[in-house]
Amino acid sequence: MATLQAVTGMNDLLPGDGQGARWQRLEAAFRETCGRYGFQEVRTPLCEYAELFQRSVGEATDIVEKEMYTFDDRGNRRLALRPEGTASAVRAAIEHSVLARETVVRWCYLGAMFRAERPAKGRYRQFHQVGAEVYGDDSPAVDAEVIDLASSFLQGIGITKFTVRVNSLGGAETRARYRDALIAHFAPHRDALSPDSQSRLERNPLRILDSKDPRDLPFKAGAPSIVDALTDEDRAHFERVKEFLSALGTPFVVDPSLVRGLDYYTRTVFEIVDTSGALGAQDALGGGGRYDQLFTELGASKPVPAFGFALGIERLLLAAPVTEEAKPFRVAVVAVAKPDEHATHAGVLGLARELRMRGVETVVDTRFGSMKSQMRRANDLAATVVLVIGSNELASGQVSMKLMATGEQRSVARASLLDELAQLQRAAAATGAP
RNA sequence: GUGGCCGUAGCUCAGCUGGUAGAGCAUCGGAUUGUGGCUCCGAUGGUCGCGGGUUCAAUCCCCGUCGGUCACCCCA
Repeated sequence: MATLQAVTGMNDLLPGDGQGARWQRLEAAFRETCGRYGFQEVRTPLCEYAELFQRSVGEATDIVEKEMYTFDDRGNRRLALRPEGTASAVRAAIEHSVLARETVVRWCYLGAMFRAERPAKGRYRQFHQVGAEVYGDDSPAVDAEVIDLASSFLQGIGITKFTVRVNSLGGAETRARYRDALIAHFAPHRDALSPDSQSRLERNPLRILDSKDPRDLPFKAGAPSIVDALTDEDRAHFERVKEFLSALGTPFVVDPSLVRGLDYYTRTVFEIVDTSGALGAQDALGGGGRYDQLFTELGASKPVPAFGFALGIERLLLAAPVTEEAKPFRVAVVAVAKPDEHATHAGVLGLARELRMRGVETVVDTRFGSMKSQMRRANDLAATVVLVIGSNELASGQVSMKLMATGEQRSVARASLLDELAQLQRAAAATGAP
C-alpha cells in the first residue's frame, strides 16, 4: 500500500460511528462503579523496562515469550509496551511507597495494553483494559468484594450473560508442591502429550491444565487436583471467599482447572467468560486474582498482599447491548446574507458565542453558503432549533426561531431568546428528547 | 507464529467461459431569489490493494506480496 495505514491490530475510533460514544459511556460507568467501591484512578506509563514484566508476568508465559513489544531506547535500555496493567501499578506503588502512608490502597485504571498476537475478533495488538487492584489486605473479603465489583460493573453496563469461574492456586509452598505432583503425573505420558504441553512440562506444568488439545485431555482428566494440594490456610481462605461471594449474591462456579496465564497469581484466581456468544472464540471478558508475592518479587521491602483484575474494553463492548444515546439539545445559527455581507456573518458568530457561553450547544455552518445548504447542514447535525439571522432580523432586533421537529417558526426578541431556549430545553429534557 | 476466506467509488456490493467498470447509499448542485427532512433531475467521485507472469487484450487466469477478517495457539 502506498498510503500509510494504522499498524496492524491497532484501530482508530472515529466520531460518528457510534463507537466513541460507547467507549466514553463505558469508561464513565467504570469510574463511577469504582468510585462507589472506594477506588481511585491511577495512571502509569504505557512503557516500562521490559524486566518489570519478565519478573512479574513470568519468563515462561506466552505474554513474555512471544507477545511483548520490546525495543531498545537511545540509552540501550530494554523497554516494553505494557502487556497488562498490574505490574506497572505495583511498580508505582512500590516506587512511591504508597503503603507507607496508607495501610490499604485501592486503585483502578483504564488504558491501552499491547500484545503482538495475530488479531482476531475481540483480540487486537493494541487493546484496552479497565482494572482494579487492592494492596495491603489479605482478607478473603477483599477477594469477594473485588470479584463482586467486576460482576456488578458488568451488570451495570447491561452485560448479563456471563459466568464467573473461580479457583484457588494456593500460596507459594502449595504451588511448588503441586507443581511436583503434576510433573510426576504427566512425565510418564510425556511422549503422548501435545508438543506445547511437552515443553510446558518442565517450564510451567500448571499450564497443561489449561490445554484444550485433545491429546492432553485424557491425561488432564486423571491429574491430581490443586484442591488436594492446598494447605489448611489456603483452603480456609478459599472457603471464606466462596462464602462471602454467596453472601453478596454474586453467582460463581468453582473450576479446579482454572490456572490463568500469568505467573504471579497465588490463592484465589478468577475469570469471567461471556456466555452470549457475541465474542466469537475469545470469550474471556477478563480475569484476575490474588498476588501476594508480587510486591516482594518486584523488590518491595516487605510483603504486601494484593488482589486485582482486568477486563477488556473491546470485549465488553462486543458483549454489551448497543443503546441509543439521548439526542442533545443543539442550536444551529443560520445567516441569510450574500457571500460578502460579513456584518451578518459576524452577527451569527457573535450570537453563537453568546449561546455557548450560556451553556447551549451551538453550531454554525461557517462556510456561509446558501441558506438552503445551511439549513441542510443544521438538519444533518440534528439541530433541535435553528435561529435565522438576516437583514430583517438585524433591522428589528429579532431572531427567527424554527423548531426542526415540527417546522414551527416564530419571531423572538433577542432579549428574550435565552429564556425561550431554556424553556424549550427543559421541555425536551422532560419528554426524553425524541 | 500456522491455516481458511476476502481486497472493485467515502460505505455496502454487482461485474456472466478474459474485450481497460456499474448500482444503491453518502457528498455537492438544481427543481424552491430568506427555510431542512420526502420526491424528482443532474454532477463529482475508481492507478479494480500492490508487483510480476500468461495473453493481441487481465478486475477476471497464475505466482508473489501487502492488508483485512475469522479460526488455531493463547488471552483482554
